Amino acid sequence: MRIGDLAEKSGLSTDTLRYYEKIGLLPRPLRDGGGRRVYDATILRWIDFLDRLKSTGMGIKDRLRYADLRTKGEASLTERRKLLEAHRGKVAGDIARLTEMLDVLDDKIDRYRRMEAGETVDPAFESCARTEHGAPPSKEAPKHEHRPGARPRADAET
Amino acid sequence: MRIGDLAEKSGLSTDTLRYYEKIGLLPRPLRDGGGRRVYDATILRWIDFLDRLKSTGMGIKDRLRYADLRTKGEASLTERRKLLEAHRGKVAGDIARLTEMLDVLDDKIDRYRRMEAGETVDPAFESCARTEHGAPPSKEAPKHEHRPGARPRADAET
DNA sequence: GTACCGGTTGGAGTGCACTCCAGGTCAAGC
DNA sequence: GCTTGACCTGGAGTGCACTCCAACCGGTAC
Repeated sequence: MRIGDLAEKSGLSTDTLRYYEKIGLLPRPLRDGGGRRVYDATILRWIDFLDRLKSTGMGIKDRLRYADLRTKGEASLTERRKLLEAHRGKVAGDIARLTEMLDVLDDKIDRYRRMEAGETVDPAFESCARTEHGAPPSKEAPKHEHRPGARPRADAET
Repeated sequence: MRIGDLAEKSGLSTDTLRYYEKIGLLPRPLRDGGGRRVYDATILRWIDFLDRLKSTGMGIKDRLRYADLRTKGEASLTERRKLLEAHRGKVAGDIARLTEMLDVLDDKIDRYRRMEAGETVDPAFESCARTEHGAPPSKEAPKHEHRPGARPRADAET
């Protein structure tokens, strides 16, 4: 299989495949007589998994780290597991956040719909509120921290 | 409230707040005698919602579009709703993808753990394979079914 | 034998979303 | 009056993840 075929099968562009090889995400393939890359179909499994990691929010650095560990064989099992466990945690958190947002959106969409129908709708009461002013942001920006205790608050963001 | 206070309360940096104002995500605030921005606390609702949109994967362009519609008042209700509905679809899709990944990860983590314990584990047989784009949404993957030799897709990505 | 297609390389360019900086103003505290 | 610290502006710089490009090469079809 040459790079064009792999591109088609994997859904990545040839440029991206070469880029991934350059940074080390993909192993260096064999070359044919004319110096062209020749791939084994098994590479598709790996590309698929990489793609999954990416599409669930793992950045290139961590994917690179995982790829690097993978080349080290059995010795890296524990580290690889830990990396995946960390990612699992992130994914679970993302699911929680997204699920919460689904409610917020449904609420808001519903209110919009009622307003479009001419109904008088009380000021948005959900959704946009996250931090209750009591919790001090504690200086260090708690980046993507999610507060499960967030309560709805009167809201003027229509 | 001045920009420093708002930064602390919103979790955004003053630079980011000014940047958001520059591109139009935030309305231009009033200024005090010395030309400094003075904010009303209600802006926090809006920032919170923007932040939620962002953290659920809405890019700056769409947030900008929404912000722009918002300034147009009632006339833009329908368009705003459509935008949110589109985002809702995206969020629902993301949840599905992430949830699927959770299974993949659990499977893989489990196998790693067994391998670490010295168990002989059959070649990774799951996970990395996605529905090859030959079989469309045959989605119902046999989730937690332990298949001792089902598909011809033995996989070397350990 | 030449047109064409698909491949090769290194390097430059893109879009997003900030983040940082220089050089300045303003208000309050000592 | 002077220092300090928060704030102002415009613009440059950063990191990620590609994406595009020029210039070239090798194999096949006509």
